[in-house]
Amino acid sequence: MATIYEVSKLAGVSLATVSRVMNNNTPVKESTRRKVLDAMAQLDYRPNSIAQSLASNRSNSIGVLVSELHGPFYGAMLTGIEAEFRAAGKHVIITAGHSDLATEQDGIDFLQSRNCDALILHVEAVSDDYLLQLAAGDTPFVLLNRHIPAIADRCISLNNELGGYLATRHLLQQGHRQIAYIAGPMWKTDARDRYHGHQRALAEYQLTADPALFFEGDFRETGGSKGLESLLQSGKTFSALVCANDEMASGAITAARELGLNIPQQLSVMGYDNVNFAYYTYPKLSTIDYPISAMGQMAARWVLREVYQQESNEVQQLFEPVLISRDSVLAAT
Amino acid sequence: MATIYEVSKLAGVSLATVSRVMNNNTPVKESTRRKVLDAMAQLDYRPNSIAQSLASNRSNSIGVLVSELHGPFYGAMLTGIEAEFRAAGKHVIITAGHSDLATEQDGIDFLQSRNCDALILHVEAVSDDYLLQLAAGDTPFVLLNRHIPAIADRCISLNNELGGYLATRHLLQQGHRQIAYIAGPMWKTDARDRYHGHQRALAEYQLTADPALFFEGDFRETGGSKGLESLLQSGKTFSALVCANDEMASGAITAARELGLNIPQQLSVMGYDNVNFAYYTYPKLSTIDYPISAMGQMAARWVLREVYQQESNEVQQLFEPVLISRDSVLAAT
DNA sequence: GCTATAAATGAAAGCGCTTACATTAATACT
DNA sequence: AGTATTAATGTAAGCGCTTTCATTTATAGC
Repeated sequence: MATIYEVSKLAGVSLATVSRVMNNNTPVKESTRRKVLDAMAQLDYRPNSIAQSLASNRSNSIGVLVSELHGPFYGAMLTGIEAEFRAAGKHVIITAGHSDLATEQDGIDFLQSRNCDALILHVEAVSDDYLLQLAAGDTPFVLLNRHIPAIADRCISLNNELGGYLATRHLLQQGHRQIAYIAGPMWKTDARDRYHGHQRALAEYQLTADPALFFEGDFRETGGSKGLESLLQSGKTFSALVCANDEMASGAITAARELGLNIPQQLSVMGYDNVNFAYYTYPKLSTIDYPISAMGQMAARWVLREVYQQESNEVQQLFEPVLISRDSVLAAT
Repeated sequence: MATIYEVSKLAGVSLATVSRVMNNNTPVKESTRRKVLDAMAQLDYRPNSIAQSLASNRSNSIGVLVSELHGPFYGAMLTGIEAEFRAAGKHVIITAGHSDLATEQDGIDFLQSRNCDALILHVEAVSDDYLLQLAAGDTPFVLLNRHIPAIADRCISLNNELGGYLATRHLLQQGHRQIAYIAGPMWKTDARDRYHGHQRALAEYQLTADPALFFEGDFRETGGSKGLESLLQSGKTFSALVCANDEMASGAITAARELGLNIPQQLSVMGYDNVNFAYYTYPKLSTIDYPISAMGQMAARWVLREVYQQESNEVQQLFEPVLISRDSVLAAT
């Protein structure tokens, strides 16, 4: 594989001139440029981006750390990020932290060691302190789906509390008063915030959350189906169910059907996130829209503006959830 | 940020000795090793993996090129790959080719330029010739979901034709004789192979595929719903529908319901892939199991064995599809 | 104690590129 | 034609590590 040495020899110019042609950042006479480009083509020269990165302390790539690689939520997030960077001629290096402290730290170390120009971090386990320390370092980063006031300028987030509020308020407005709740893992901030919103909506109707109508799920379908079974065994009746994400809602609906419950006649169900298949469940799922793909796109634009000085990129940092009313909620009788 | 120079100075040893301690590949006296490790800890030394890669022509990472970052199929594939490497202490660099020729080539170039020790390629647009040329180069790679006889030892694939055959044969065994088909994009090999299997099953029952009962979809939900609408408008009656993947099956089922068709009483539906939510559709989707997560895991093991000499890894290269019979297929009346 | 051998460690030269500063060539003005 | 200025290009020294070959130190045997 040809190197810059061979190109410079064949073109009859210096290494610096070849480098100038590659990077196109300082003037090179047109005839000289032509000689260099011809030599590159003839040798099928491919710049070694490892050497470029060492020499320049740049890598022209962005590290992305997400919690998982599967699931519609992460798929949409990654797609939003990657599409924006692909249009800008950048590459992303993706790794997963699995909501585990050591794995998240290892992932960040890995991305930093690859000399990423910036990081987009969807992390849940590392502490605010850890991220503040990271912010004091040299690697620019933007947080997705997390808000830390001390570094608010680097956060792209959604008002999860408001989303939790809107979900439950919708059921209350439809006349439901006995509302069960299947939460995400409550050590996760967004799971807690959604539940707080649920509680706030209930309080507006002089209601309090009944612990017997609460189940802590895992954001997976099985969490939803197990959650519904557990709630039904509580002996308490409820006419509506809020699930803290669409995957658990989908699981709950399937379990309900197996138990002979008619959705939404006998049980109204709300989801959260508005992932792609929410439209294809039966009945079509009422949910809270969480524009994660757009948020991923904004994180990418933040990087393009802050790190690559592409000033035309406007960045929205705080997103609002929106009620999506479909067929899985019916007025209480 | 401390470099190997500062570590060697603080420890009072040479650069080579520090490097030997880092790589632990040649003998270092225990007392010397202790001095170096203490100096590293005191300086909070982090090796620069860019410099390591340039000097050693290794990167300790594997490049993964997939068609998409979203969707349950790709999520499962990536998860299978990443989990195996994470257990082995390796990192993956993931990029997407979007089934586009230029983007796939660019992605391969990107991963090669990052000095990946090996590549795992799920590519659809680049030609067999291109891959044969790549195989002649220096970068080891394994193909996922593609079989090229000349490099069969580097291919992990599924017998898609058999899967297409099993899907349609199941319906034929249930008495269906008028079977519609919603294909994937027919320029894709797996889409064609699945259809060929469909045709082979029909031929065993002295039937031929009716062009009016064929719709070329896009492997997306919308492809399924549009496909069903189109097929119904053909005027031809059919009692069963094969969709070339679960996402289109899910879309078709939703469209059927909107059109007042009862699944499976009035229309049996088969999917393909057995992605996670196939269990949660209503009715639960009969499908063909495509163990893409296990295949991803095998691709990872291939790399561990071939590139990192971890001989304990056994690698299965050819996978067989399996019929998963759930509730969306009923015997013909 | 001397000699031969083995172990441990150091010196130095890259790996492939970037870039600051120096040099040369080209151009403009008098 | 000479001089000053500007443009273009070359030289050389890293960037942070690895690794080959040389040197030094340690050990064993006589």
